[in-house]
Amino acid sequence: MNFNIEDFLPYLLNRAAESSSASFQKIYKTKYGMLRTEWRVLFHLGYYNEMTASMICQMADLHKTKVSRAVTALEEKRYIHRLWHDDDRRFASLSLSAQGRVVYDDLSAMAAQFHNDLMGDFTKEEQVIFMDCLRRLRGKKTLS
Amino acid sequence: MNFNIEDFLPYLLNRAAESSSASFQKIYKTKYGMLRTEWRVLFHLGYYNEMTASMICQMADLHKTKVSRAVTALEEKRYIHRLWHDDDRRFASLSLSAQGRVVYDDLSAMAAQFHNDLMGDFTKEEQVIFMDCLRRLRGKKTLS
DNA sequence: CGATATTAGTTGAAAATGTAACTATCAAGC
DNA sequence: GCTTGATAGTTACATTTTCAACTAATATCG
Repeated sequence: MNFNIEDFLPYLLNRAAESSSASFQKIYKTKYGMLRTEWRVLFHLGYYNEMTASMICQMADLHKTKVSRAVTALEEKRYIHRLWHDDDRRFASLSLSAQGRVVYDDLSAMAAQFHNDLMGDFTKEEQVIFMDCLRRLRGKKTLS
Repeated sequence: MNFNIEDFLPYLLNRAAESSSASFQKIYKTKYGMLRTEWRVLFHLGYYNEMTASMICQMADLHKTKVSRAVTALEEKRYIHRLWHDDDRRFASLSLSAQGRVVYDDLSAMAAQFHNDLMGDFTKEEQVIFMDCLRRLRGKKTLS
């Protein structure tokens, strides 16, 4: 049960996550003035086209207050539209504006490039196993 | 260059990191009232016995203000001692108090258990490749 | 129909973080 | 020794996040 600090998985994962996010974060921050949560909401909308805030909460594992504030901020930047449902007026459909689509296209292209750069260090086999492990961990919610 | 949202590495890493940290975080938070930064500082001191704040900054990749505040908080909880150097009075050696050592022993044993539970889902081969990929990513600082 | 419970989303206050400016100490060059 | 520049660490302030309480709309059950 000897505890090896450098290999403690949550710690190692957090550091790898921070390290891999750092340079991409600069891009959406300086170029478009977005926070990480805003970028997350934006790319969900860009990818899935139309979602409610609570769908984003679920899919992106974000708290509703975070999403609510990100949506407000993106609306103020005119990157998204919000359309309240007529049949159930608690819901709003969120979708990208034309301008938001331009931003999404730009950032997602860079993201893909960025992703490939990061993965490029690994062999094909490593990539498959690595991604698989990450997906399995992401799913785990609790233990013991 | 098609951008696949679920597999975007920084996003996937962040979610796996969050997911893997969540339940352990509850332990040090509820049992000992510590923040994540405090836990990081604590386990560095438990593991390396004696460090200055700036050594912790470097090793743990934490900003000096975060460490400064964590050190203050840990000192208030009587988990660590701070000893200012006589030869260079800008430095202070940080080390665990007896009480801090008890806390560290408790938490690091749980951490090891926790780590093993998480890794237990993977085959030996997956474990090796997965950890190796994470270590290599952690090292990367910037690109392009 | 009316009371109660849920659900979607917002808001306000407190806690935590990030940034930059600060103090204090030491080092180097003259 | 004195100026200038670095380094260790702290503090102040603005931004972000978290938590709990809130509004408003719908659903459920008598």
